[in-house]
Amino acid sequence: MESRIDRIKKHLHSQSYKLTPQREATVRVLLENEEDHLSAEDVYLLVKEKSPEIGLATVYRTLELLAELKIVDKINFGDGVSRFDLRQEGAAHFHHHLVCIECGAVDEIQEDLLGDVEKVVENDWNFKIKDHRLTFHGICYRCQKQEDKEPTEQAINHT
Amino acid sequence: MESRIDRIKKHLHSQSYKLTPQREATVRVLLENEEDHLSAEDVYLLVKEKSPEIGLATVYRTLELLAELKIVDKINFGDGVSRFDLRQEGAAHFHHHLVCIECGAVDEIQEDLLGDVEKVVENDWNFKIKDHRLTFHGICYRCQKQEDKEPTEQAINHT
DNA sequence: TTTCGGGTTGATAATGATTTTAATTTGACA
DNA sequence: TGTCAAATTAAAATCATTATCAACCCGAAA
Repeated sequence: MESRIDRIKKHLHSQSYKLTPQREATVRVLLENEEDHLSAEDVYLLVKEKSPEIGLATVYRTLELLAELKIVDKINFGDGVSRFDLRQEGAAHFHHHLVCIECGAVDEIQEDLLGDVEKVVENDWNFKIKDHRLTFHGICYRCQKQEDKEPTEQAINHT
Repeated sequence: MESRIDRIKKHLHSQSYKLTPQREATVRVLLENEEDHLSAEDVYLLVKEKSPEIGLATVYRTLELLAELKIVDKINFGDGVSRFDLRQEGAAHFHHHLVCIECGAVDEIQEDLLGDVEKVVENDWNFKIKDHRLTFHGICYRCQKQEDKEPTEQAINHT
């Protein structure tokens, strides 16, 4: 964990940015909530618990900076807010997401499923891919189980 | 073209909505700019050219309605605005996008590239897919040609 | 024909996320 | 120690989007 912070620190330094206490607090929150998909506001509230003097604008600026350096990815699931997601270290590509339309849960797929598809796109469309975003919308395994037990109104209407 | 409007009209009627003149004007703008990815504001300005009395709120409401009925898809490329894209008639899935990080152009891929990937996700993650979003970020063929001729600063630094 | 009611609209106010501003603080370095 | 640029804060500003509400349209019932 510490080493991860250190590497991020070096990454910042290499672009002549500093890891200020505020930035460190923000990064720590991201590390401690790696499986969540926090909005800027979420991050702000969590950072505030440990460093109450931090300002919302600073959190926004830090997240923006981290996104520029590709330390985090800024994602958008269609609710009005941007969410921020740490990249796996050394990951060539951004991971994928499963968004449940029933319960809103967001699961991650770290595996790269797009290797073949990207080859097709690069060849057939002559497009040099730098990154991608892949999100599936559907029903997660938890809600599927739920529906088996106590069918919801929608589930009944589907038949 | 007219028949397309008619089908959309029927689609609306089937859910007991009307194709009011304002809604029709909005749909026409979408049809006439099918390859663009217009924001609500863009649509508003274009509709206003022919129907100056239309209100911004009405355009927003209409786009929202069309999105609900799956006539358009609401997409988000990470700039602050939602964009609206007509679905291909009868398309089971949403088409994909190529966003150029040099010039900002957005191209579409109508072909479904995700058939195999979706099978994997449904089986391995037990996730029932209803829809997807796939966007590639990279350099479009136009900008690649450009770089060959007159290399930009970035292009030089890449070497 | 008149009245009623629901759906629709347009102008405007309100909201909520994000960005900018201006003043202040910090920290490295001369 | 003094200086300067970067970073920070709180507050104001901005921008996209949504909610409000009075007015309107139009078909059905009286």
